[in-house]
Amino acid sequence: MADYDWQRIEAKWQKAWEEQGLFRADDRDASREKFYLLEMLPYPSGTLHMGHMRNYTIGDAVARYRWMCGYNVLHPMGWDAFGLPAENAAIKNGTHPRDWTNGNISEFRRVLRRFGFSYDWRREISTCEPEYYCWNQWFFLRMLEKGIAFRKKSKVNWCPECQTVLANEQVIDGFCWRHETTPAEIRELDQWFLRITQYADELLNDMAQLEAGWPERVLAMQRNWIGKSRGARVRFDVADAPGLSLEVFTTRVDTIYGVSAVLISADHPRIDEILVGSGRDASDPQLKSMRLKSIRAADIATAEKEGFFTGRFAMNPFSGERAPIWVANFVLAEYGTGAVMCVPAHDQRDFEFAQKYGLPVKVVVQPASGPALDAGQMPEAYTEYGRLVASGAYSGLAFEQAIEKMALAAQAGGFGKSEITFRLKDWGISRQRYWGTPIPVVYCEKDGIVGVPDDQLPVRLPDRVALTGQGRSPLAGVAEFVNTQCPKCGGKARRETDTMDTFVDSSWYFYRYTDPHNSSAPFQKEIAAYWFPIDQYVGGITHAILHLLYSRFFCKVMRDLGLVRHSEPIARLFTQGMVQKGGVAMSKSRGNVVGAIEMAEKYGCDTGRLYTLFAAPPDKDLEWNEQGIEGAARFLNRVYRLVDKHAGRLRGLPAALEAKIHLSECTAKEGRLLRKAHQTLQRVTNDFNQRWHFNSSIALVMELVNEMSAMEPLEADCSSAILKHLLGVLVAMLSPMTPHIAEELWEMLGNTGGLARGKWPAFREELTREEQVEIIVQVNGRLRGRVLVAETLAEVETRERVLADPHIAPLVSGKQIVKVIVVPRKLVNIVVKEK
RNA sequence: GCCGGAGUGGCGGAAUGGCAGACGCGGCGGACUCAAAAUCCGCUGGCCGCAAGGCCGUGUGGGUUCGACUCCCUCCUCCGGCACCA
Repeated sequence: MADYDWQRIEAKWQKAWEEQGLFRADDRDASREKFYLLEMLPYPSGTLHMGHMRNYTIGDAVARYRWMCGYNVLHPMGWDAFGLPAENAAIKNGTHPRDWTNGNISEFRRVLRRFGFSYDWRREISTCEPEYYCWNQWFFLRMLEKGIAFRKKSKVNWCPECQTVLANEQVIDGFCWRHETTPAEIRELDQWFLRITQYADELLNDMAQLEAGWPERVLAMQRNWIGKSRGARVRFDVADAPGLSLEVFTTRVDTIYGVSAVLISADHPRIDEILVGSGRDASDPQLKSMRLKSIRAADIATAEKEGFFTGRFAMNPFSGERAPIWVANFVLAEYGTGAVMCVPAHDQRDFEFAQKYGLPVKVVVQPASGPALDAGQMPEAYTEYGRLVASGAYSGLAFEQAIEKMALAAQAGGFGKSEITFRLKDWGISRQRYWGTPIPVVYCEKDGIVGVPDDQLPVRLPDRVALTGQGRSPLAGVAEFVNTQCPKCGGKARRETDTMDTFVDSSWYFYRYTDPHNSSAPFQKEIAAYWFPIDQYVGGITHAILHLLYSRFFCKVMRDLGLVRHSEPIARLFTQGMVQKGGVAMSKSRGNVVGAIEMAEKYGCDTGRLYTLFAAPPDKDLEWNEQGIEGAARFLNRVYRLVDKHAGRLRGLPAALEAKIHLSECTAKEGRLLRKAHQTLQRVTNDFNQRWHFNSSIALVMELVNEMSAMEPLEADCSSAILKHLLGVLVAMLSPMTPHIAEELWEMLGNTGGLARGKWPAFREELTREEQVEIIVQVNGRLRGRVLVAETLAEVETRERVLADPHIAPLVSGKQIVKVIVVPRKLVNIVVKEK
């Protein structure tokens, strides 16, 4: 008897699948249903550990299950190949980002192949290749034409020591990642943005389509991120300054008679005009410090309220009162209008500000019930809704009517209107980096900003560039790149030297997989229409907001460009949990990784896959445990031995799965095993289709194996045909999870044609049913016994059998039976009370 | 503060309103062996009991129900996201 030689088996089947092209998706197969299964595009960095592998193992199990069920499956893989780490490595070690990246890609590809994942490798893409990023540029140009791509000034982090722009992740606690004592500064640069806010409402509303297939928490996070808020915009004219006014955004226009001041952000666009005559200007130290702080995110929430009076007053258009204009550090320039009305009685922040600076507190809303508010006695702001008081003509109104009427009055008076605001900001895509997609525009002295014509794409990234980590964009130092001709007038022009955010690459890559080698378009519409939407996307929760939101946005733009007809690219999303060791996520920097290749070499990839799926439900975090792997390895050994022991006798028999079997002709042992096998099959099938509780599926298969082992010698009362069927079902169920050993055992059993495609066995309902079932007997809801009855026994008879049972009868006698609940085939509960 | 998620043996976890702790890990005992490893078998939530059996038990307190780990409400703890968002 040979041992389970996973080394040989895994190599053998990986080679066979590759040679047969078994997992190639067919773009035009109308005879089978399509299934697009996608795992999130990996960033190839360093070595792959088991934390990465969990994502692919889950995806592969589902893909293989669908293959076995006869679907036409698209299961592709590629590389998110642009990005900062490659550039950092270049600065540190002098390697070219392309070499560093391609080296990592080779390693990733090797590991994924070693695990035998069912990818259609013909569709592999790498986003750093011109054949790919060409289409990033093409999309950018379409967006430029539609006004979705535009330029505006924006803040960046700047390290004065490096003389360079820092990405957010290069700023650590406010300091440069390479100079721990140099605080990052804020600079303003002209940058490119994509107008995602144009789709804000649609991005929010279309989530209704996703509710069935996306995790609720991801939708909640996106909703939160988009942050829709209904309110009103109201104009306050600045006193003694004709033509100068401030607009505020408020969700509580009903409190406008309680305004004590108008507060503006230190970064308000009209602050210079407001400060005229105040003795302060833009160089004021207090103003400067407030501006600097505005980007330091961490301690904002706890920061002390701070501000100063500008010397100016604003006219409240409702009450006609003069309100002082203050600059306040808690007013955000980026949200709403950058100015707010300060109503201390009804907003907690305003209350704290008013306390500190002695601004008056005016109560204009009284609670519907309870004691009336007294401005002098309030410990905190009253932020609930109520009935208006001291609000001129609006006094006495409930807040709903007040908000509506006041917005209408503002509109009629020409000083405001109701408005909806979003927290979502436009997407800044400019990066002052080398290793990314060049933004395809040129700057011409005569024609200004000119998009590069489509026939000149791609704008290639030059290979020779000095990466020193200093200066603005590295491309700016490459003369032959920068200097070019204007496509319009042929005159001298300079190329844009910023590159795109890598989230652009990953916002549409899944379309490219449908037609990866197309050189005249990002993809052919008809092919994408066949495969989309993605039936199942699998990835980490870390991408819950940005990647998924940008992808949804891109889809809508593509729809408006006529490339696709759908509005949402991803029908179902699954977010798997992290793999931890020692209670924290596996990561190189923590030094707690279990290398994927090391794992495969020590135990075999099937064992690694099995353990990954068995140790925890896929959506929960998984604690890696070496002894658990040993358990998984032990189980596969047992399965191997079980099949190996009987394979010799069974090899010559006809096909295993379709065997015609009738329980009435079976021995007791055969019946028991057949029932167990088909009950297991039923639940495993259900788990694959709906619940994805692979850990439970595996436990059930283990039970089946235990039961078969316990009945050895199986040949004694089990016909060869039935045994072959049983082992065939067992092996088939394991195939999506541990495909190599399953395929080997399938072959050992004498089956031909392979197991991986079209061989998922249908469970037979009639084989899952028990002849006799154990009925749980409860008295007043407490377990008091069990009774074996025929599966078909009617409710009345069941009830009688139970009441007559020698264990139960004494518990019931002498008492009044109030009620008997009978759940057929499961349980009887007798409700009694003392007479 | 707001929004999500979780809380079950020594551990990972199972149980889609119906036997709480399946399955695995670990532990204990045994078989095989000169011995060990591997493998196989048995036991393994707590308390009471010689036993049959009984009682308690799914973070807390309440509710719905014949029946609650499961549904509803309160509170506690932990994890994640967002956060002077006007």
